[in-house]
Amino acid sequence: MQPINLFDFPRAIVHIDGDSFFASCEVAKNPKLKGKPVVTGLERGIVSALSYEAKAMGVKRAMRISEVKKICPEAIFLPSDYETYSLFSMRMYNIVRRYTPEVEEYSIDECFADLTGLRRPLGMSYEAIAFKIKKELDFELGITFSLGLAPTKVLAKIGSKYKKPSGLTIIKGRDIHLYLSKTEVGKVWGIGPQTSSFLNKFGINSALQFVLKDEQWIKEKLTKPHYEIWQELRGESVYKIELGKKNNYKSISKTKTFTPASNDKEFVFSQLSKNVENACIKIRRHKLSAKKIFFFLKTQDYKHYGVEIKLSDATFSPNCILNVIRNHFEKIFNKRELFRATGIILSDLNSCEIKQPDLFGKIEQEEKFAKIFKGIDEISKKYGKHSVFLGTSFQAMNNVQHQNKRGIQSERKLNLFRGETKRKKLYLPMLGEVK
DNA sequence: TCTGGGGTCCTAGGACCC
DNA sequence: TCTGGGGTCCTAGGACCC
Repeated sequence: MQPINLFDFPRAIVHIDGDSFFASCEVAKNPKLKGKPVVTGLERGIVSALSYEAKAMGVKRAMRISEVKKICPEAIFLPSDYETYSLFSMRMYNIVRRYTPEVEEYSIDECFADLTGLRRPLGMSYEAIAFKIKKELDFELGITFSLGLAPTKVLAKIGSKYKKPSGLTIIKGRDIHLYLSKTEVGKVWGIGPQTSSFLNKFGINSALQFVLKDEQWIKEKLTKPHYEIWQELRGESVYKIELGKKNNYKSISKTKTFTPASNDKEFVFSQLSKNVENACIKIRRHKLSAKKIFFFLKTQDYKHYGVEIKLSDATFSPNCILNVIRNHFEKIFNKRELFRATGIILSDLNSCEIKQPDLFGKIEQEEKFAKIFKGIDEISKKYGKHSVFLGTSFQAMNNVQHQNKRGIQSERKLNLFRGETKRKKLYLPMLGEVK
């Protein structure tokens, strides 16, 4: 057992978190919304972000928009505008980079920065630097941020959550225990519901009780990530700031739930087909191709049926993937079950610009598809997403189930709601035979 | 949070090899 | 052939995060 020594190599890590980021961006974009309950996520029908005014009315994340309308009819509902949010996000990173190049772009609304060693060159205390960063962020972006300054990333995360919105919490080495005693163990970054209920069984409820357990116990009962969190909470920095853009995807997925649940085989397959098309649009946008695919069906009672398939050649074309999937789909599908969602995960991703020629002219075929899909991507750019889609996606694109008039009604609602013009959509039969 | 969507990482255990 | 020990690689599935 080692004594806790919090004063070895103290680092100064700051965690910066945008308050109700998406909703705040909307308000910054349109100041008339200031002071109003703003909710984003309209296009999905679920709340993805909400302003503090909306929170005060009892609105919560992931709530259905229809629910929100009941409890807060005056709320303003907006579709997500990721272009704008990413722009604000980049401006946030750049402001922090004025102080240090060691900035980790953790997510669209959060970043970490290492301020260690900046006191002398800047002639300021760490607190003063953090305060100045906050002031510039708040002022220049018109959004408030919450900051935590601490010796480690996990503690800095606790700090930024400690006082919200618009807080700046400084956790000094000697005060760590004060903050940990007021933090539930399950609220610690990296400790989820499974681990926290396990810890509760041993009488560990606060982060302080967790930290006071001895090293041996932690190593025996828990896994490596939890041991690292334990160290970080004691003030020993083990997580480094990760530099560089987070552009290298390891997987790309598309999932969609539909209501009502269905046992119409072609309808369910068309849902899957649509997801495959969307996933492929995304991997093409990132100039990638996939060698491994996993697709799944979710039943109404939340059972999962999934199949993983390794392809002999990497691809970015939906028809190729759908051809491979079709047989497996037939095996998994069962008319006696009602399905509520389908999904596709593409992985083993590689840049699709590097090609190895092979014996069977498959590369040649891929190139043909490359041309076709390049054309399709162009058309979509000009005339809107899904101006062209595969025949197998037809039902999903039009939200029609066989002999289901309500489905057709909801299609009209959907078009109205998106303000679409009555543009003719072109759909392609399976492209398999294209020469 | 009774279940929306998009990700990452870790671990145990099997397959295979020497 | 059923008996040692050890290493690597892969996969399935769990847990967690925003």
